Amino acid sequence: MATGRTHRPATRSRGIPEATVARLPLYLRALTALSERSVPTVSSEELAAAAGVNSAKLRKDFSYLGSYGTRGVGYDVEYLVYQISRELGLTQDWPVVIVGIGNLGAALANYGGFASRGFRVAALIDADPGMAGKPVAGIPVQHTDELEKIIQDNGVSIGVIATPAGAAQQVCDRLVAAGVTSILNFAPTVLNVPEGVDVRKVDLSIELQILAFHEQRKAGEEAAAEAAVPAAARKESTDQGPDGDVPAVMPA
Amino acid sequence: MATGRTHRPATRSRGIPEATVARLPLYLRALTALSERSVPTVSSEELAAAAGVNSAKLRKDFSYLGSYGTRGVGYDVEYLVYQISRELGLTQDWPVVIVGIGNLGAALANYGGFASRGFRVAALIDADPGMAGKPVAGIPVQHTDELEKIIQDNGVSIGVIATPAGAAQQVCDRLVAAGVTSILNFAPTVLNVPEGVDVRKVDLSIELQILAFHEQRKAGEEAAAEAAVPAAARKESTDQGPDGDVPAVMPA
DNA sequence: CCATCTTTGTGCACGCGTTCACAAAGACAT
DNA sequence: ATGTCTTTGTGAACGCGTGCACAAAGATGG
Repeated sequence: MATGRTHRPATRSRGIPEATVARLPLYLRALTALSERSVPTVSSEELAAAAGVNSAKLRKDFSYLGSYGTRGVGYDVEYLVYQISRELGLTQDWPVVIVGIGNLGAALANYGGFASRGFRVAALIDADPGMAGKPVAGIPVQHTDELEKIIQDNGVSIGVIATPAGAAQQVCDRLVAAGVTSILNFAPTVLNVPEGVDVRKVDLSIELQILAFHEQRKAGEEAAAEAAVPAAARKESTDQGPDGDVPAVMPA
Repeated sequence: MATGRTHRPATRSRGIPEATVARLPLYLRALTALSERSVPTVSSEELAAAAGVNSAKLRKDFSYLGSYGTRGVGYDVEYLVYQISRELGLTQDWPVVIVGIGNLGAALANYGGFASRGFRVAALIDADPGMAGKPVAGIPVQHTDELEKIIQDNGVSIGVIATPAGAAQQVCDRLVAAGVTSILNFAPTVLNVPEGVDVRKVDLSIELQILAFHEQRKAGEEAAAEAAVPAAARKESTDQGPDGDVPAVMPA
């Protein structure tokens, strides 16, 4: 789900596939764990297992970065950690603002994974004047009025939106206008952004719905397969009684 | 197309592509909004715009569900809402347990998007005995010891893991052993599950790293493109001075 | 009843991502 | 040195997802 690829078709080695980029953080995490255990080298097979991917895929992914392995031995853990970090841009400091300090926003502010990888919470912003000044995760919340100034003063290019859905687009527009070019959106809305701005969305509700789909499919197959031998564990979850929200509309 | 179903061997849910399933919740959300505004019908073009996708893609997605549109008119909003809800399994009630009631777990418990679509928080579970009984989002937290009993008593098949990374696999194992077959994982770890169990992961850190990659790439292209005309807005974020964490390991 | 207009449903082609399978590269022992 | 053994790096085939472009289907108006 990359952005519009209207630019040049990646002339040279700079053509790292999006799918590969999405896996690099996974490798990095596994490698960091190995590094902390002072493991000097690792084979593609081992690392792939740790990252939960296919070893051939991992090797191909690494091949996009360069030939960093040694045949017959594997990959140097420390060196690979550095290469991936550099490729992901984690060797530099990324100031981040979080907008919308509700339950989720506060949780994000407290999340340790931020600081661990070059991401620094530059500011917490909320529209509620009552929140202003109140410290969350050791950082005083600032009012939305300050948004533009904060972004410009801190050179922020990454913004996190954790507001209610209704406010998300408006916040997004202001972030973009102030210079933010990457947005992580937790609000359940489709954000409209101009060319050149990246948006990634995290939507809890969608994830659950996808799980429900597969869950239903599993239940259906199971029921069809063992129609005469129902699972003993089943209590009363399969009853269609509480189907309160029935169609109310008939097919044409 | 007009010649009945001889075309597709798997008439039912069998043939719905994963990519399509992932978009159905998006369509559903847009349709629900239209429904609340009492809009009777919608064209693929309009709906696609609202959902942020290509209209041809949307039509193809819907074609997997069946021919629910009317040529020359569009799609009946209410009817489509029902069809997608049913396909996703949202016409039934899905009890969910959340394990790990820290900042994130509490935020999830308070998240309104849960209840809105057939998902019901059946229980909040935490390993800290001090949390037991304490109400979060109106639901008393229960101790991990109760996990198996809760799952069986409520017929829970979907579990949400919001524990620290170190505890995630253990919690996962217990959930699966107790009968959970779908897991939404917020812990930054690769979960190992047996065949037949679905896992979806939401990883804030990974999302940020992916954004950082693109951000870095954008900065690089920009710098290369206007090497002689640096953007005036740039403060001092591009200096490579603070590259404190240098390799420490050299390439072989 | 026919003509026209709108919008769906889909055949087709293309590109990306995944996986297999293997030759090449290097380590290591003799 | 030479041979063997391990593991990487990648060519090639395949499958999935996307988007175009258009014919068919139905609405609508005369």
